[in-house]
Amino acid sequence: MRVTIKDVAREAGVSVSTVSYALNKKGEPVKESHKRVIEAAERLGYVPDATARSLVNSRTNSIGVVICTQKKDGEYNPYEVELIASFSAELARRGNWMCLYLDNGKDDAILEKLIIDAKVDGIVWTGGGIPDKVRRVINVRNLPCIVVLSKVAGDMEIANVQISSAQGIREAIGHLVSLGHRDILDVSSIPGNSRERAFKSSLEEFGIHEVRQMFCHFDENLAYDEMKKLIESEEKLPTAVFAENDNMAIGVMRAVKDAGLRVPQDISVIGYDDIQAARRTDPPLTTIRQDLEEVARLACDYLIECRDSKEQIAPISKDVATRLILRKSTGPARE
Amino acid sequence: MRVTIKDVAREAGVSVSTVSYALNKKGEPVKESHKRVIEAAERLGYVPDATARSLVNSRTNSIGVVICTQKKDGEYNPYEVELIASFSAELARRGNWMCLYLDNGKDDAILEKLIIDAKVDGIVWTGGGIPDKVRRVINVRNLPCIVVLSKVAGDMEIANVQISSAQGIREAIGHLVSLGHRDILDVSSIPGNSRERAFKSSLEEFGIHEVRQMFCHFDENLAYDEMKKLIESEEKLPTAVFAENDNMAIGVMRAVKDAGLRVPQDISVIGYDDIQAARRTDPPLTTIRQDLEEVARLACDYLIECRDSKEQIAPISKDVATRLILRKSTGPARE
DNA sequence: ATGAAAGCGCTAACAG
DNA sequence: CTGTTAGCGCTTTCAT
Repeated sequence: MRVTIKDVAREAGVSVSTVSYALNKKGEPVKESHKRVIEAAERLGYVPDATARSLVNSRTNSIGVVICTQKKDGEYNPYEVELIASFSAELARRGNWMCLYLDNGKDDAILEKLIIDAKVDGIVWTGGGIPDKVRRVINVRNLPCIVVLSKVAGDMEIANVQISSAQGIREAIGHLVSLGHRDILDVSSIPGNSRERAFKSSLEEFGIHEVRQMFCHFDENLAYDEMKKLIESEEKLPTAVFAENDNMAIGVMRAVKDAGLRVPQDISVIGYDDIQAARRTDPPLTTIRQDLEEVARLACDYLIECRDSKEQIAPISKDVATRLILRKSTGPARE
Repeated sequence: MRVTIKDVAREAGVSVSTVSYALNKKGEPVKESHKRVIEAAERLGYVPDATARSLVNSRTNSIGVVICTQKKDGEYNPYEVELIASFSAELARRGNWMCLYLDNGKDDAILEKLIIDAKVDGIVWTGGGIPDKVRRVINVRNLPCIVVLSKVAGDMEIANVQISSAQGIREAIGHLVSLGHRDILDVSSIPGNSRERAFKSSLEEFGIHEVRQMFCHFDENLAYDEMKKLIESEEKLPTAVFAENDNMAIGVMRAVKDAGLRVPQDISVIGYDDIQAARRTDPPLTTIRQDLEEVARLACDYLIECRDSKEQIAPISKDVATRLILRKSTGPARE
């Protein structure tokens, strides 16, 4: 049978409260009795029951992380594993377990049951909207909740941490401009998204008013095809390409190279996301990296403060900066 | 304040035990009082406290998953996210949370604390050895534990699920042989590993006694260099290459193409792992896929049976078959 | 079927 | 510093 605090108390010849006291106050065990307690616990192989502790403390030292995601072409989004790793490390560092659920959006019922059953001190939500039923449980429980990297519109009731793509894109364009580029093509996903808006306003800021764009729906092959078409059209080629994600940047580079042109001597290419493949392209891709460790840190800060503070903590809204990762796919503009 | 079972009892005008009874027995609420209970619970927004339940049931409906991993060149192993997704889905399907910890092997203390604090019904362990301190906690707690995809030697005290690479490799070689290949190069990681052994015994089985090998430490660039060297050496080239992982297969394909040769017309290439990039090579890579969903299913079956059964369940040891994924990088042997 | 009551293992307030 | 005791919220006998 399980060794409980009572067994330790008996073994050490003290009361349970003394055992609890001795084991929790990590102060020097000057007292002879404390030493006895610690020895007894050791001898018996006593391991405190986390559930009982949770019941009395009303905290579980674990945080739920829900990632709404869907395989595309049988693949997960490349940075999701990075996100998972960031949260795992950040939570573990603080002695918390990460309860992870990868939600494919197909079965809200499972998710709802999970959240209801959740013995978690807070929830991190990313990648999609929060279903109403879940939201209700969160409210009833007064469960701290934070949304990170949301693609959906902000929600003032719930804290969130965003990546400020605008700043990173501005930095990227600045990098290109400083290399002499004025004719920069935007390989965009769809019209009107935030990255596209940031691209346009960055150009304005640097005094460039002509905007060239292609829309490729985040699709590598489409970007390849469109870029190939552009090259074959014998239109004047841009000196640089900014792609709104790395996959499209990779497609563009492939098209450029297949046409016998060189990156970056003939055309500079810059991506966004810093996916794994970005390090392996030839030349390695200059790109914009989201600092997911920072996202995890801020989110955990908030959630843990909510848990530990006696007062109600107001929702926060923070931006995390991106970093420009300079590799070899960008260089001076050709003459 | 939190709504408890007492509040519901008061609201419904019954005792707490009746509430518990009515809410847990999902039988038809024929009884008028049961209906009252359910309505009262609904009205008050009652959500049972999972921790209190756990204390009584001594089960938490959550399973710890520890993945020992290390970034290589800043990247995670590509199939780890697949493994995580498989366990997440499998556990959620059964109403369990996955408590995930990505262990970088740098800090056993965190891990030990985590396991001690674990309110989990069982542990899945993968990718590395179990530290003694952790093992001790597992034993004391009598915590069900299963090792999956272990690279280390089996451990009879602990259940495990292995991928039977031998069968998959045999299938791959059979596929090549059926296409007329007799001269097959093994691009191996290091001498003496299980994949290499499987390769050799498969060749024997098909009556091929000559073994050609290169050792490339799972490294794509090394495989590229070695393959290039081989091609330039003007030795007779193999008609097919079996690489012990996809990364090396990709390096080999690159070398072949850079030399002006074609895959698969001049050389067939087959990989192992079915990483994401394998779908995107040109031509798409034929490879061996580990069925991680099956691994997750077996592991969860075992752990949950351990938890739910009153008797002690003996450790199991199971093999999971691999699948040969036929894409376009293999074809008939050249004349 | 229902209610009273005994815990599950632990912490913390209280009194000594 | 130590022991006694009252819960944390729930499930589960055991009577009724």
